[in-house]
Amino acid sequence: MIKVLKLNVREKEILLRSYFLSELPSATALKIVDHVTVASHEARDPIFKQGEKADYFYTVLTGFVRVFRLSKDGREADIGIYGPGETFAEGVMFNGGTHRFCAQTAEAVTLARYEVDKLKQFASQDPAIGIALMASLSRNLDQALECVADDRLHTAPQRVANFILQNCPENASSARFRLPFQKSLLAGKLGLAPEALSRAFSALKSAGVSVHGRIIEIGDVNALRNF
Amino acid sequence: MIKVLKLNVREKEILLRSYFLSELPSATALKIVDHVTVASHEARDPIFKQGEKADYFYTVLTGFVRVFRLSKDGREADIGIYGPGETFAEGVMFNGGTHRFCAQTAEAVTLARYEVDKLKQFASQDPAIGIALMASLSRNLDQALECVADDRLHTAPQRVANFILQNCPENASSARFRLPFQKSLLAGKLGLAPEALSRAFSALKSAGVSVHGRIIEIGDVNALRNF
DNA sequence: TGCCCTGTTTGATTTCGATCAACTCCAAAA
DNA sequence: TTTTGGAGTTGATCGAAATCAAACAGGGCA
Repeated sequence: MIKVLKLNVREKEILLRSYFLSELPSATALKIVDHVTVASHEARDPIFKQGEKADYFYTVLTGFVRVFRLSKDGREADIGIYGPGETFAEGVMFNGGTHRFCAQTAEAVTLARYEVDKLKQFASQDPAIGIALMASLSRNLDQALECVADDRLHTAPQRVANFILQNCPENASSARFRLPFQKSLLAGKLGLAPEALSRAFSALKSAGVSVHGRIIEIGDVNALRNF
Repeated sequence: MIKVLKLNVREKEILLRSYFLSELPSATALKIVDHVTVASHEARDPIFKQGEKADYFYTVLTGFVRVFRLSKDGREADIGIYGPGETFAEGVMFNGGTHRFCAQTAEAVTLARYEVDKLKQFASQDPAIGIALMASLSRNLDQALECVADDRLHTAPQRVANFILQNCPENASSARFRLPFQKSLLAGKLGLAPEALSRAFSALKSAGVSVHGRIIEIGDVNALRNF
């Protein structure tokens, strides 16, 4: 793992456009950015482990991060995949300062790190910062609840269909996009074994979905909606 | 549904001890309490429905509330059960003002209602209020993530065992407690059909758990931990 | 060009929990 | 006391996805 002390210009741009900081007036955002450190990780690097003391929370600058629970018997369950502009582990600011989950890079990743103590201090001085943090927490909370509901209500092909639809532009009748990460990562995100994801894609052929490597083509978006 | 305009003394006590308000200095908490309204609901009353405009979020004073997603084909998936002192739907302060889920009372319930606009205003003036809200969001986020992980890693009997353990005092070798709500509600909370919960309880007999109505007795807490 | 290595797919089997149906239990009402 | 209805249990069956195993594809590299 290599740490970079200063943000470069491009990274600063990404960060200012992230869900968290974009909520803030630019002067405030810049003040926070001044205290950010950058960490660059290799693929498959651990970022933190459950049980560890939590000194930072993070916004992804480039690449994808996998957050998961490790069970006693060594199995892993993903609870979230985070990409550029997304913030994760902000929860540690309020849960006793210990990570409850593990995080690992899926590929080469650069992260912006916020010091928990520093941000607490900022938040106690400027209400806007607290509000931006709340917006981020709230976003992640909604996603988590959505995930529980999706897991409990839908079959594997339906969940895959949902995921595909989230990546289609509204009001398009057909669409095509490229998966931003490995299929095995998507499988984990959807709570599936890789084999089940593969079979789900096959099942969606009948709904006009074709897959070539990471390219996904949707013939009839509306047909997919009521799969 | 009957609305009560003023909190009585006992309700005020409960509210001040809730997870949300107990984070605040008492002067601040009292100021917020002044703006709270109380709603009392019959059993099975809808509190709000997904898609509705969200004017309030809530803290439970007495009783239990079920929050769930309603699917297109009419099935329901619980995403949380909230009891006295717990706050739900705070997410609506930041997600566009629309409820993403349904909420319904499980029994007769009294709720404290916070007006979203009012609370936003308070939070923008006093950083401590934002921080208390964040603590509440963070608590609910952790619970949701925990739930995803639990669903994905554990079988029905294991999830039931986890639930039971959460209701046992630490360091006790044996324990006994009373379910605070119907078994069918617990089943939903754990993402199970009622039949599956029943069978899970039977499976736990071999681990020293016996169930009589709502009374649950655990012979050997440690045995249950590595079930 | 051929050979790994890794990620993905396909096939066969098993397991878990949903579903449907019948039955028990109990408490409240008549 | 009997009746009735809801909650919970038990049994039988079915289906979805995990698991295990093997084949397959494609990119990087010798």
